[in-house]
Amino acid sequence: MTDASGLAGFAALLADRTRAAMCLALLDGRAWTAGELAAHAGVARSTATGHLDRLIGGGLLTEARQGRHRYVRLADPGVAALLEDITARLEPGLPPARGLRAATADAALRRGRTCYDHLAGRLGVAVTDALTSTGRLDQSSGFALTDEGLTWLTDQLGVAPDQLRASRRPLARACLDWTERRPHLGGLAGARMCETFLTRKWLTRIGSGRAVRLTPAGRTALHTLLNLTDLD
Amino acid sequence: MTDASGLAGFAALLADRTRAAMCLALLDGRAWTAGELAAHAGVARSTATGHLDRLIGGGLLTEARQGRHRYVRLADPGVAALLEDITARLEPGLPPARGLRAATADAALRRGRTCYDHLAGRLGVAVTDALTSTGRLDQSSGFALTDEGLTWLTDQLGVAPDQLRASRRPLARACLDWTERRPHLGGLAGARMCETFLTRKWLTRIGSGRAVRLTPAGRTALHTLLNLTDLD
DNA sequence: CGAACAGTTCGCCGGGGACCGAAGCGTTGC
DNA sequence: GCAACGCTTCGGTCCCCGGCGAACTGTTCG
Repeated sequence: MTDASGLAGFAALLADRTRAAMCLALLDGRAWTAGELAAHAGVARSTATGHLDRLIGGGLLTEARQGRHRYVRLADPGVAALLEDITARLEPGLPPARGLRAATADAALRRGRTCYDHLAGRLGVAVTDALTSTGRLDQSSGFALTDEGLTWLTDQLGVAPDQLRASRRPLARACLDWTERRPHLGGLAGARMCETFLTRKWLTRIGSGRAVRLTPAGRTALHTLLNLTDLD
Repeated sequence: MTDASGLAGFAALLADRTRAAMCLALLDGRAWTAGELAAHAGVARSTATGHLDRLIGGGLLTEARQGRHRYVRLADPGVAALLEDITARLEPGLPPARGLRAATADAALRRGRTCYDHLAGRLGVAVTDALTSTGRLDQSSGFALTDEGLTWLTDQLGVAPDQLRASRRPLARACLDWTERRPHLGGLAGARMCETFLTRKWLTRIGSGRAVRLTPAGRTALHTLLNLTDLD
């Protein structure tokens, strides 16, 4: 017989209103920061820290630390499925599937999302790879924009040169993607590029979150500018 | 968004070691009495009462009161499936399916089980119907064994006549089955009949519980004695 | 009727855990 | 360098809830 303590301990993870709210929020498949979850659940950040520790320790969530941020997401699609199974029992069954099915949301997120302020996910990695293979980004010694890269940003994308002025923030920075496990372009250039993609409606945000979707126009533009194809 | 309180409240039902032990015990598909569950979980009966109230109120269990007993079982196969999904997450996944899959156990239980000391479930109802259609049981005015019924018990089944002596316990009694929702034969005659079936190895108990299974010999015997067929 | 038994109600106790605010730490950005 | 920011650690408070036993209700059985 399965240990009753194990079941009870697992259930206890969800048996708190705050932790439940956090898990339900994460059901959208996105990674949230600890502060966002605290605000969403309506508790102090210090309280959220403890809850996240428990949820991660219990295997429901995983974390990815980047800088001063603590990104948290559901540990695996199985957790999402379990949560949806439970919530499906709670509602009289009216809506068959609420919002994005987690696997779908997860895939959408893997495809494309913003990381802080630049492009990440499979899309971000693909763009980074294309920039590299076309000689606009040099990954041989860290991450560095080449002269061609700078020209491309200003002339092709129309980024104002003073928007790329050197500052404390590096122009190009490698940011490790936690789903693709490969670096993508961060830093000032990554932010400006992402900004441009959004304002030109090459990308649209899915819902209120970090997930983004390539528009038909965006698909065409990336094919023209970077010879990128096969973007889902 | 689904209400976090709802999820938390539901999870809280399982977030207690005692309640978890009760639910896991009930995963065998059988109905247990409150006292049995209290002993199994190692708590006082008064404590068990409160837990069962909560589990029933939360929709995880259903109860069927009979006399001084409170029979409790999982509310529906969905609950069993949910419990198995959760426990499957907890164990590293070694055994693919632990014991009887709940749906199977549920079906086995529906097919045949003992109710207190007599035969119930689909099998009990089928036997009762057969006794009625062959003129051995009269359901027109309550439940009463006919003379043919008495003779059948003593001559065909070999029940000693003094084992059927009138006492405070009625000879034949209608007992409402809570899965089939139809009456089956209880009372002294029901108990003696069930006893005989078991000693003659027409029935065997499945595991340590109340579920019973018809043996090949039993199938043959019931076909001969009552013209009963199709007992899966 | 009275004894045995299953279950419930009630009052009480003790511990775990959810919460906050203040202080501290490391990162980011000017 | 300093300020802002995200997060964590630490003490302290409060309350919920699981546990028990004793007394009570209702059923079974001789």
